[in-house]
Amino acid sequence: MAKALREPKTTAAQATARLRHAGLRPTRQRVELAGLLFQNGDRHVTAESLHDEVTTAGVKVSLATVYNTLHQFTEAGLLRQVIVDAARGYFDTNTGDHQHFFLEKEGLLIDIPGESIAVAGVPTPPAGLSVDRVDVVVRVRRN
Amino acid sequence: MAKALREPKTTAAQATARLRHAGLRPTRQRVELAGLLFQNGDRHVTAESLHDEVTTAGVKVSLATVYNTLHQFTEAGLLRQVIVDAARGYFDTNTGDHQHFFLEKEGLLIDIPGESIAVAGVPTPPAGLSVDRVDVVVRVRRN
DNA sequence: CAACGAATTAGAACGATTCTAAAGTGTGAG
DNA sequence: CTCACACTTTAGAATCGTTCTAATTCGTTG
Ligand SMILES: [Mn+2]
Ligand SMILES: [Mn+2]
Ligand SMILES: [Zn+2]
Ligand SMILES: [Zn+2]
Repeated sequence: MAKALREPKTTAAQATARLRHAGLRPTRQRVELAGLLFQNGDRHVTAESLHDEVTTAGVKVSLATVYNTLHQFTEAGLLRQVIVDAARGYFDTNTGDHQHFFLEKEGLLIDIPGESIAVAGVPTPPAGLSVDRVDVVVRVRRN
Repeated sequence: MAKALREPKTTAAQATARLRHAGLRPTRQRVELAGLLFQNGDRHVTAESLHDEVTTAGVKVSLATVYNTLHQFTEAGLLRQVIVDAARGYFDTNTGDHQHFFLEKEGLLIDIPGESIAVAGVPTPPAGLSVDRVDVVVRVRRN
């Protein structure tokens, strides 16, 4: 019972600790969003999908704050952006080295572990340029 | 001199032939745009960059027509789209198998020949999905 | 040289994202 | 514990790339 009482607090406490550690004030909105983003495994969200989710959960957060928060989390290294669609930006809670399957039709991203994929033969970039990262997007469709 | 006189016509004639071959009516606008796109080597354009270019060349074409034309050329297999930036769509006159360096800061795309790059270890997609294409984007920055 | 369907266009509309500026909130100095 | 103040949130406007609409213009074919 002590446990049952403590559990709801745990997610918020973890989120708060994570925010403090990242140098971000643990506001009500940021704690809620961090809770949704980080409490269960890796996730891929858009600003709108996360806003819908937090709203559905009964928490009032403006869309502008969702955008602000996603960008702040990204700057803080808690998220990374994934560019797969010209019309919509995705944010990824998995900041490690990995790649993606992308199901265009449904806007669905699926992780591919970084170790499993190898890109060979990338030429030396033109003079004056250096490689920042190599992104692989495996575009898939339903059979 | 016969040659000098014939040259300006050649580009338009080639563009017209290309359009007819693709089943597209060779309108003044499409001939102009095809001329700019296909007369010299491979190119990467955005709707806006191509519109600026055609406008600067003194030809009056609306931005809507540039969009329409880019999409029609893409459907006809004369162009392909490249997704590297969440805010802007690129079109590529190189429709063959190849990948890209992308210089985010300047919106510059540079081709990497398809044969030079190999992506190994792409897992079998989740059940019910099949691979459509594999895109590699090497993001680079100025030193 | 019509006549007709196809193409172009200006401008409105749209969807995603960013900005503005005003009101609200977390926090640390006292 | 309080409160001042910087930081944050917010509604709504603005912006940006792109698409749509509906009216005009043009290319083709008979
Ligand atoms: Mn957009
Ligand atoms: Mn866009
Ligand atoms: Zn991922
Ligand atoms: Zn290319």
